[in-house]
Amino acid sequence: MDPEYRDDLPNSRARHLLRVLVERYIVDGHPVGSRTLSRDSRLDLSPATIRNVMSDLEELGLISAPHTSAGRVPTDLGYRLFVDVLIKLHPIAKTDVRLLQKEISSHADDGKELATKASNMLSGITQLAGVVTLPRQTHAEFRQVEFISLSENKVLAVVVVNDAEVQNRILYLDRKYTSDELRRAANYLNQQFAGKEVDDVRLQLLEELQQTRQDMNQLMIDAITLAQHVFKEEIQEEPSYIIAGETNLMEFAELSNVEKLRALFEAFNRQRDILHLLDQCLTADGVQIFIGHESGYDILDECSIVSAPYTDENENIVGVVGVIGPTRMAYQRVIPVVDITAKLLGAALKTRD
Amino acid sequence: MDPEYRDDLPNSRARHLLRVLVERYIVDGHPVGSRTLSRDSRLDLSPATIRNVMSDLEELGLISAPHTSAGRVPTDLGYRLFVDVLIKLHPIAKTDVRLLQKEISSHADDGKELATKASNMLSGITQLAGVVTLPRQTHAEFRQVEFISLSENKVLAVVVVNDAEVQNRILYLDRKYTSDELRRAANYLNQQFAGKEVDDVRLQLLEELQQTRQDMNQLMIDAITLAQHVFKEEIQEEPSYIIAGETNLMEFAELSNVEKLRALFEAFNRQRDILHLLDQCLTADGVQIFIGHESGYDILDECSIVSAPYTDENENIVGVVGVIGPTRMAYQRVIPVVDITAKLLGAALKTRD
DNA sequence: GATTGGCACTGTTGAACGGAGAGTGCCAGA
DNA sequence: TCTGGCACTCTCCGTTCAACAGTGCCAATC
Repeated sequence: MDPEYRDDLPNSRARHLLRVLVERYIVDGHPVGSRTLSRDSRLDLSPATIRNVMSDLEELGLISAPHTSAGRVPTDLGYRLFVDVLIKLHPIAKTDVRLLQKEISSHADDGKELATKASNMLSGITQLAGVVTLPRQTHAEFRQVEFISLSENKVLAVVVVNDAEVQNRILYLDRKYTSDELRRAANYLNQQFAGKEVDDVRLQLLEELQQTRQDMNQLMIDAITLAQHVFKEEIQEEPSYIIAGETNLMEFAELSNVEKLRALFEAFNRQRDILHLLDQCLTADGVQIFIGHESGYDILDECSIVSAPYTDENENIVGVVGVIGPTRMAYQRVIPVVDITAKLLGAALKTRD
Repeated sequence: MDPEYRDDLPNSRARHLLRVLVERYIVDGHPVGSRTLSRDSRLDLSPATIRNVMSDLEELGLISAPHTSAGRVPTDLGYRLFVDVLIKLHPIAKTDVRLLQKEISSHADDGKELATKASNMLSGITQLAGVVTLPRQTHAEFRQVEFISLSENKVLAVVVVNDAEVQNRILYLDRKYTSDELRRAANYLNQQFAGKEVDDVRLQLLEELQQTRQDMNQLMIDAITLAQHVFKEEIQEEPSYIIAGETNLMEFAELSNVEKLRALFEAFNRQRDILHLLDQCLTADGVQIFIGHESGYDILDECSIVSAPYTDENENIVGVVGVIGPTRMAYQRVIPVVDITAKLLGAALKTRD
């Protein structure tokens, strides 16, 4: 939380030059030399002077030279200083905002669909890979359960949660239940638990199981036995984030190493690491950025992640939107896009019925 | 169906040499010259003789030289002749068979899960990309429907098809139905249609709608109105095939062209083209192979597809398993693997309860 | 007539070389 | 503190050259 560069913040001229250097490097990807920087900076300084400043910046670990006689490129730390204090964010193109609004606010019913759209939009606008985690259920209000007998000992439980979210679960039971038993058990459970938080339901079930069964009639025993199966544990969603436009990453020279690309794509498929990383963004408040090694994952060495959490109707953080691209990405453009996407996605979640 | 090479099938010596050439090229990827071929063929012929034969084979369009003074590589047509008549299939390693059996026969309940496993196994064993289409529902027997009231005009319909397959559908209706109305409508439909094919149900519903409504009571009207919504059209499955191990393809030199790889990966994401191609394999009987241009898709120029259909308990073809890789793949090994995977997957579908 | 060795020819590959260009560090002077 | 000058160091790119692999053709042989 106390970045290294704090110890020895460069003076304002050096900062200005660092900013110009980073901006320049972001657009054309070549190491930038003193001559170019002298021209770009509009400071009326000779290349020789610039060289001295660059030497200082290198000393501070903010830029580095790929080899003796090339220009300089920003280090991870240099990018960090850039995004933290130097950056001048670009306002988003009107057309992009409209596009985002149109896509994300339409079809506002399904969380997964919304996340997919957001991810696609991000990848399309930034030309990087978009990542959006599925909205987490913070409060899950149990509404209704129905049991449908499938065969001998197999019963389908349909659980309605939060108005419109439905989960199916097949229960394998130790004896056959008549459809009448099933109907009555469902009725009992619906009367008893409708409107409560799923977590509370689970707790209460445990309690009832602890109690002596003496004062229970068969109906209650049936109902609780069935409910136990239903609420055993959270149903596992398969893919927990939506990635779009991974192929955009193939364009970037810095990732052209096939071995590297392959590792990256495999990481996307494996989900685990990326998800863990995104989880860390859940706590942050606004846009959060991991640059290069900061992520802690070797595969993402030369990648940055720009992310922002989004919230549900109660302002609880329920997920993260973001993009993954090479460290040399257009942060000025990407950051506002990620920011607004998170906000639009949040808004869409709030207004869905 | 009458390949061009039929016109002028090379004699047995030439065939033998073609086979050796293809086999050799498959293993090390370098164009093979007369000297190498002379050694490999065990025919006790001098390179000069071999050269004459190779010249003939080139004339026939079965092999070609990348440039004047390199060896020869098989053309698409050459591969075709190879897989059609020259190939000597390698028996599958015992360990691989066991692996396949173990993976595919366990957890035999869900079609999607089975397809995923098969795809993963294929990609793992062949080191290529595995593709498996989801098992198509040929006969869908309606078993049961339940309605659950969600809010004002929103009703959740749960349809059980074929024993264990469950589909949820949210109906937006023009008036509120009481839970009693819903229960009775469900009962009516279950009595009326349980055990029938979904297609028949749809037809019969249409018929009943045609009839004058005079002799209908309110119950029937309700039931049929609801059922109309439920059976309006097939519920669309999202991804219709499972691809695994795409990243394996990055290894191959012939696909190292980043632009090409990108196009290929995008085709996988787009699904459409690949799916259309796989559909063509549904009609074939055994293993079917598309080599290079034969697929008709430019993106798959330098790729081959080896596929085999798999069947359900009534021996109806319900899907396709296959692999996608560079034309230079080890057909001898891949073909039997695809073949047996299709059979095991079919067997697994038959024995699931 | 099929097969073979010999030979000239052709294209690829990789290493070595050299000049042009870009950029740096350092120094002395304003 | 800033600047111009200068020597130095890399990279990049085109050229050249030799080694190599393979071909096609031809005349000799079985």
